[in-house]
Amino acid sequence: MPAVPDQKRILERLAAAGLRPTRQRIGLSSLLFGSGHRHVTAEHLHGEALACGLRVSLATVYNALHQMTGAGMLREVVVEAGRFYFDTNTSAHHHFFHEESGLLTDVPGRAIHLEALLPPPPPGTRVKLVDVVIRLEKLPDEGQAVLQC
Amino acid sequence: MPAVPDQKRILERLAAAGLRPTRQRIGLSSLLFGSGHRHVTAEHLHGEALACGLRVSLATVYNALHQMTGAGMLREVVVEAGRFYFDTNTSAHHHFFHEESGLLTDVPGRAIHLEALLPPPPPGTRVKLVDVVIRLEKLPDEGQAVLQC
DNA sequence: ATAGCTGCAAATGCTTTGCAAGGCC
DNA sequence: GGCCTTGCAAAGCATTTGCAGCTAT
Repeated sequence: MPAVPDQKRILERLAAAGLRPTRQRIGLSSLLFGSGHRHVTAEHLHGEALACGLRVSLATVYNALHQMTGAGMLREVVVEAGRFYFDTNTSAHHHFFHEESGLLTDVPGRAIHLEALLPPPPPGTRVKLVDVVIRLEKLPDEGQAVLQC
Repeated sequence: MPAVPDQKRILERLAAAGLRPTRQRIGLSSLLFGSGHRHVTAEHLHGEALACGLRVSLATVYNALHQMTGAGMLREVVVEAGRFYFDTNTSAHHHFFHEESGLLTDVPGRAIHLEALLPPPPPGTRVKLVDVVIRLEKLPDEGQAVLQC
């Protein structure tokens, strides 16, 4: 796998956002944008960074996440009162939220174009974003794959 | 307006939920279910109660809101990280959220049946709830009602 | 009478902020 | 060198909890 091109891509990304390529921001960006799309909380990312040997404070993680959100590199997703989730996929899409585990995942497939189905916004306002969160719960029973009619 | 029948309806509602009709719960229920559907935060409801002369602590407001949510009288809506909103309309419907003012309103008209449009949940899980929040922002300019083609 | 509620204040959990020290251009 | 960043610790905010006293049945 091309580790150096990844590094370069991350530096370019930060430069494009007008953020200085500090050790902390490079490390966090690597974790966030290293492979595929991710959904993280500040605390989770902080723990991951420490586990990888990146010395960074929680406050800096919060700062970085908000700066990146402001720069359009991340999108904030509201699924739980009292917790911030950040999504590396900034395009229009929907989410599954597993309430028991706190896991947030993208809904596969192209986003349904809800805008066409939804009523127009009240006068004097404009639609900024449509959030769709599908809240999931575990099925009560798992071991009866045969018994259904 | 029939003030006494309202009172009776509220007492019945509390009884059905298995909650004792205390002065605080009756007062809060009156504010919540007195007329039409409402969207409140704990703090907002607390302020309203105090303004109406109901002596109640914020902690009791929180307790009551959660008890009522558990009893199915209210539904919790997550629109902002760090704040709980409660909705007296527990049926399936969607929301407009005015980010600048913090105002939450129901989307008029019958809810779109998203379930039919959405992909199936991952194996081992079941859809508990589908939340649709349409985030609104004020239109930048307000004073050109005539200039539109 | 007794089980359940309430109020207060303290505690919690997540997030933000202030300021001195350090790092990038 | 100057300005942006970081880290730490303290502050902030919304919510929850513990416990003594009160209340509905």
